[in-house]
Amino acid sequence: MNKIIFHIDVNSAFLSWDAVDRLNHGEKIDLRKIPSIVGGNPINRHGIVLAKSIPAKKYGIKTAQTLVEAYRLCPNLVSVPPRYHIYTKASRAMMKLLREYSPNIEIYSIDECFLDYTNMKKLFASPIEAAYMIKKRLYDELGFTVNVGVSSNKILAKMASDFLKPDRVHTLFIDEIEEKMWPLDVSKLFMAGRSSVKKLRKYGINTIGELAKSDLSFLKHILKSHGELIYNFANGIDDSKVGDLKYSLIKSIGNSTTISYDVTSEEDAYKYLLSLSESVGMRLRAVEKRAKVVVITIKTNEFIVSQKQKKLFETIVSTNEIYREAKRLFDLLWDKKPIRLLGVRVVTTEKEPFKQLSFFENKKEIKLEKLDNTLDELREKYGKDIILRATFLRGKVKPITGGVSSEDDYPKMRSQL
DNA sequence: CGAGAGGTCATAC
DNA sequence: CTAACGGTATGACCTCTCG
Repeated sequence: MNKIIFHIDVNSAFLSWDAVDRLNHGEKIDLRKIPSIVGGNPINRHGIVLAKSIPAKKYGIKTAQTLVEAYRLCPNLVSVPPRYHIYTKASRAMMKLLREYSPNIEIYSIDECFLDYTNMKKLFASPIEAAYMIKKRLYDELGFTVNVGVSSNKILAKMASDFLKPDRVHTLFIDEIEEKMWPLDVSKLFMAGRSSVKKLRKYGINTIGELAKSDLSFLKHILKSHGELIYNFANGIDDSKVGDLKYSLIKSIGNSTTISYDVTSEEDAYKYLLSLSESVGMRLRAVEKRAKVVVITIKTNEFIVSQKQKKLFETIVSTNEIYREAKRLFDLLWDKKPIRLLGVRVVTTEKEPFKQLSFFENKKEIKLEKLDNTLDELREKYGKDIILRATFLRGKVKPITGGVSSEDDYPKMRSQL
């Protein structure tokens, strides 16, 4: 039985949402109509483009470019700082509206989702009518435009929503693949990234059509299993289901931050590790999981990234335990080169249904967990700034490190939406 | 030789 | 008037080690 799948994608999400909020607060200028971006702060070395308006795009400005490059391309560019709270709210409102059209929704990122319309055909309008209705309602009620891709599976719906923007509905059914998708450059294909594309071009594969018609065993030879994946995608083959639980389980939680200066002292590095451990720990506890592996990342001022990880003998959950492991790994990994970025990540495990008894379970650990739970509750109730560890009383390091992401981002924030 | 640990790479948004 | 390069998650795969 043929399915009907929608992929809904907000046009210039962060920028649109920021623009709408500004208009709602009486601002006269619509950021969407001028060359503008949502951008980080270069002073903190976070200076990249997170989202761009369509006029800005016409200057050649691209997501993830540095602000310096962006200004070079368009000297009168307007840049506004990101406001994640607003984007999260807008996203929630969108997903809520979309749920009226089908209970089967997969939130893919903060501004994108898949919707299985298959069983709704009889209840509501035809798929195309429904797609236009969704688009119109989002604009009328929430003030921003989206692209809707309509097809019989997820990959094709996703490819379709990427066609001409903004404010469009596109179909890409099986019989349209040859005409609409195969002429496109191979880099436009979902999952064909820089490295794969480079290899494909080397062998004269430049369009999606050429990829679709090339030899599968050869692709597997040069790209391993990824070759088969993109071969299938190029042929419109994808049997994954909307909202497949496989993809919604949280497998790891991490935090990393580019620091506004190069860290050269152990003391400073430790403070950042504690701050990162705190935010990771809070999130870990919020989803009621425990950690079985701790990973740390160091990026040097020369952009060289290295990681070190340790599988733990016992699962852990408190900030202090995460910090302890992070610090240990740091001491093993750090070669004293100036540090630009530090990261802490934990691989999660399901919380044990009942308390596991162990030789090593001691009063101190239970105390730590109690302390963390109390801190989490206080912060939940009164805000993150209500309490902080004494280490952070003086100095420039924030007690909790928050994430910064681009509009295309937020894979793991799904659960919060 | 197979399993597990650790490390790197690629990809997405 | 123009500012120097993000953050998070996942999976594949390679290598090493150990029994």
